[in-house]
Amino acid sequence: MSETAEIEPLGKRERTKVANRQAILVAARRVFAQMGYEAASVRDIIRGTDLASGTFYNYFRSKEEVFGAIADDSAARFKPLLRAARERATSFEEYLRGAFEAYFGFIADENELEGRPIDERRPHVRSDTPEMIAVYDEVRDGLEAAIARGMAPRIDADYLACACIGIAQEVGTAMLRRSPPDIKAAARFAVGFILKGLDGAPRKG
Amino acid sequence: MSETAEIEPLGKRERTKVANRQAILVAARRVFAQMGYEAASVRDIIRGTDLASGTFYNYFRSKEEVFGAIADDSAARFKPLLRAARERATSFEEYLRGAFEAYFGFIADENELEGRPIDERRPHVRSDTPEMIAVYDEVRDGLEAAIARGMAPRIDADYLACACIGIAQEVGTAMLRRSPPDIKAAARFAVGFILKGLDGAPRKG
Amino acid sequence: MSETAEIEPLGKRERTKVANRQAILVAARRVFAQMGYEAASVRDIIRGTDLASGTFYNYFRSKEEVFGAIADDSAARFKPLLRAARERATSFEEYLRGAFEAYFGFIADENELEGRPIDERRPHVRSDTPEMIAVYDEVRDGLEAAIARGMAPRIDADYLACACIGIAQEVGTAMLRRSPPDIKAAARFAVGFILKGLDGAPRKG
Amino acid sequence: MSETAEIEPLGKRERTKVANRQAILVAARRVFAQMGYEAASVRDIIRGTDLASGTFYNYFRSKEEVFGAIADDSAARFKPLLRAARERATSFEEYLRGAFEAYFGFIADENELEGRPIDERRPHVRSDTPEMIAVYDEVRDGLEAAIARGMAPRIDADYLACACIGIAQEVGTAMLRRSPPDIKAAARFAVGFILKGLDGAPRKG
DNA sequence: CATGAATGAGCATTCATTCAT
DNA sequence: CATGAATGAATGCTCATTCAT
Repeated sequence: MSETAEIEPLGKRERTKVANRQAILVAARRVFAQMGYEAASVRDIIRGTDLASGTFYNYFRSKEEVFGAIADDSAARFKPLLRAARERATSFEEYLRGAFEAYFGFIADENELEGRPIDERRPHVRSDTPEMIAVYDEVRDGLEAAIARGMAPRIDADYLACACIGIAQEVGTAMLRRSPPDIKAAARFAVGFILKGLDGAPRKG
Repeated sequence: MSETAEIEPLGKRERTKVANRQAILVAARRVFAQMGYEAASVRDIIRGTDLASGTFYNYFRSKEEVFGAIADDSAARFKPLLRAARERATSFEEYLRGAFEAYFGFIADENELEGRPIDERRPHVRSDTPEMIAVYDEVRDGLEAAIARGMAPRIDADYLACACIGIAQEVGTAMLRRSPPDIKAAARFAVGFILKGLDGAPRKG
Repeated sequence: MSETAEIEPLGKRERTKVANRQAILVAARRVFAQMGYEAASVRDIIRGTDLASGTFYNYFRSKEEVFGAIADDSAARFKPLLRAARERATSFEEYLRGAFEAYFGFIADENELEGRPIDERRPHVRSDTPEMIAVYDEVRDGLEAAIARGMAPRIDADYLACACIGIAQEVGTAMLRRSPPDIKAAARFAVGFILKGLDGAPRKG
Repeated sequence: MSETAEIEPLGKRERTKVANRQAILVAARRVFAQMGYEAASVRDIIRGTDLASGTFYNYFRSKEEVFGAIADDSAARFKPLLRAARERATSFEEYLRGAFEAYFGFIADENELEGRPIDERRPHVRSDTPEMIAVYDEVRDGLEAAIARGMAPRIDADYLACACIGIAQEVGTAMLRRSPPDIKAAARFAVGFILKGLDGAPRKG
């Protein structure tokens, strides 16, 4: 019908549709963050909105699908940051620092939004966050490119990417536990550690 | 969902309390490994034994509690290995290598026991494995001791422990994906990486 | 459940009220035939048209009402056939034969149109088909008239009508199971059986 | 456990188990009779007992399964009656009369138990009742045996069985509408009609 | 203690129906 | 009138947990 332009103002219907979809996504993001993907139920998600239960299914077919949508959304928002860091960088170190600052900044932002402290009683469970998933390929690509261009030593890129992911994940989580989270410091630690290991990691304090 | 199947029951055993408790723990470990902590239900666990459903509650109050018990058990089995590595070590590097070899060997063993490939379709979820939890304090202690004794540089021990955990977790998982898993090589990578970073990590091949 | 599928929508048509009404009726007839009255949902019906769900309620208040409309429609199409048979007939036997041929021909036609073999797994359920309902009164009337005019013996017309209905229904269904359905033969059987019972029923083959 | 004998009194557990199962069956029979198989929900059935919803699934896996159990039960109770009629009979006519009296008596009994008048508003739906299913084979067998032994003319046994089923069903239903239902009269009508058709059917009144 | 049936809350999902556009 | 999103009741089913035996 209104395929003509994206400029014409949305009718009320279209507006609430977009708003509802967004409301579900926001609620889902929060719920996943708070209870974990597996523990979360579709009902938990809609309970986080003011929509009726059936309405969920007008927008998504299942919990999996919302997760996918969140992942896509996060990826769409995060990947440009990563790419920008890559383009800005004139050295591997700069690239790394840019990537980690982007990632730590990103999760700090999201943490502020979703924020509520997870129920810590239950066994801690980490699902690959959407941005994590989004970032993995980027990281591997970046590393392999760096290795290929001689910017990084020729080591097992798979293990290396895994190690970086692990560091990003765990140090990122640790960073969020501190308040206020110091993004730059965390990135400095990670980069120093990755590049030089213990020997080169910035001294504390 | 809970159509785990192919779990052969464990034989009536002696029916002593300790045997029942053990049966539940073994079944739970397998079930958690196969379906993931969240997806697993108490029913799935008892279905993996030849006990009645009510009996479960004579031993544990909930799924969480079994998980805790497994963690304790793993810790009880794993910590000595770690301590041994610590005592054997004459340098920080040796200590690290011993610790990683112990950990990678441990998860390789457990992987063999529980082994069946988890349903890989759902969003990947990693819970802190019991041994991971068990190991965290040990690692931090070890690191802080090393730092205190001047064996390691004075850097943020919390971030460092987190980074090590992250590396252990991710590289460990990556190692299990390869067959056969090469424990020594994985440990070599991890230790080299931690000590010297990219510069010092062992070259591939 | 309602994964009816393979129902090709009917083309937007002219969008006159009568066309919409007809589209719903046609879709409903097909859906009822394919999934059975109870299993069919209003949604299944509108999915079989290119109308919006709300539009259904501009024409019918409920599934029951469509069913009634179909019955009326079938009756409107079938009754003339019956009446014609009645008028053509010069004897009760001719009347009966005409009626059964009309009925068997009618269901053979409809069967061809809606045709797809219903899901045969579930307990077999027969609802009074619309035409069956339509025909009941006609049959009773016809029989009572025949009796009154001395063309048929004075027996319990209610039971007799029921018996005829039952025969028509069951033999009709059996006929449709054979391919190709032999309308004349089925009618011959029914009429012979009704008139003379076993003794007079036409010999097989 | 107590596989030893059927004589030893059932423990309380066994007794309530049997009682519950029976309660579900009774409720299901009534519900199916009142709302029809398709329209009935598992919840309708358990609502007809004083059991909790989950309890249903300790006894049956689905509505289909209860239906099957009812069918088996009805068959188990009805078939002997049919067989007795067959054995008592010294002629085909006697056989038929015995069979119809058994059937009409059976449905009259059940009707008394389940009795409540079906919601007549909805389109009338007849599922093959369990006894109907049970009876079909018996009837066909009986007819084919009769034909083989020369007791009945050699006509299309399939159509014939269908016709008898149809008559039994419809005349049976009609009989139940009258009060009190006259089993013998209905059977007399059916048998006379089947054997001699209209000519031989007993005159009314 | 072991047992396993009973319980009822909870979940995913579908549905008939309404009503703002 | 047509539309199709919103609604919330209802359904089949599973689950953790209790408790009489």
